[in-house]
Amino acid sequence: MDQDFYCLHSEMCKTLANEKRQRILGALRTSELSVSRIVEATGMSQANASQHLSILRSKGVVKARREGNKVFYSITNPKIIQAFDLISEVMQEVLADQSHMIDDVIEHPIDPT
Amino acid sequence: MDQDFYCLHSEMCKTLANEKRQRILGALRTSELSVSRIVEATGMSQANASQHLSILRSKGVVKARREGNKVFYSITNPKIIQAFDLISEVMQEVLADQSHMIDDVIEHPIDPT
DNA sequence: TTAGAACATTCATATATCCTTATGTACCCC
DNA sequence: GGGGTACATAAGGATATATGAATGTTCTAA
Repeated sequence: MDQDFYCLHSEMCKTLANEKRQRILGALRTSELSVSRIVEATGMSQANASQHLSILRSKGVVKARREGNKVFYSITNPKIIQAFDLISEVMQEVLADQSHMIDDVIEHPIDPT
Repeated sequence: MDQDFYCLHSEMCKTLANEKRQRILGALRTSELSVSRIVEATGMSQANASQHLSILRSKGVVKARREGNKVFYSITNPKIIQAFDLISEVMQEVLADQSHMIDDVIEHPIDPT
């Protein structure tokens, strides 16, 4: 495994690992949207949305297209959606496992002696 | 989409979005390992490895099993490896696209007028 | 029960990230 | 050109994250 690999990999993850940026990607998963639409869909401030879009763009996750007054953003690579969904599955399975573990503890309390 | 969904999702991503933790997951992808083996494989300090393992464990990404003196860690869900690899692919494709874009700029410089 | 190995935790500090406010730039229409 | 809309960027202070050093804990073996 290449020296920089984990660093690059974690950079990509870090880009995706933010609630606001996830909301943006969630909004963009079906179609491209203008910034003002993204602001509407996500409920964040315009400045904040632009900042996150700038980060996503600089990491190659989304691309921008100007059309007159507006700028339309879209996801560059459909695998980003796949990765997003796969992590959703992992998250749900992990949560399910954790609640089973809690059930076990409730039904079979750990003896502290 | 649930209110907390993006928050949970970004929490999971944040857990994965760290170079050291990625190294640990990379070391664990084929088999479980004791902490000392993980320390060897990743080159980080014992305390730091324990700290990151604690984070991974608290988020349900890895699980621990004590055997006498040692504690063996393993990845809880094989989909975590899938997600890891998928993000690798995304990363490589994004990097490839970016270098094409740089080529384009070199071959067809943007006219500043 | 003491020594030592393997691992976990705490604390303090450095660094990075995030968001708000304010300001700047690009485009359209009159 | 002037004004308005859409978007981008900069500066700042608040919050979160990462790391090393020091200290605890758990187990084994003698």
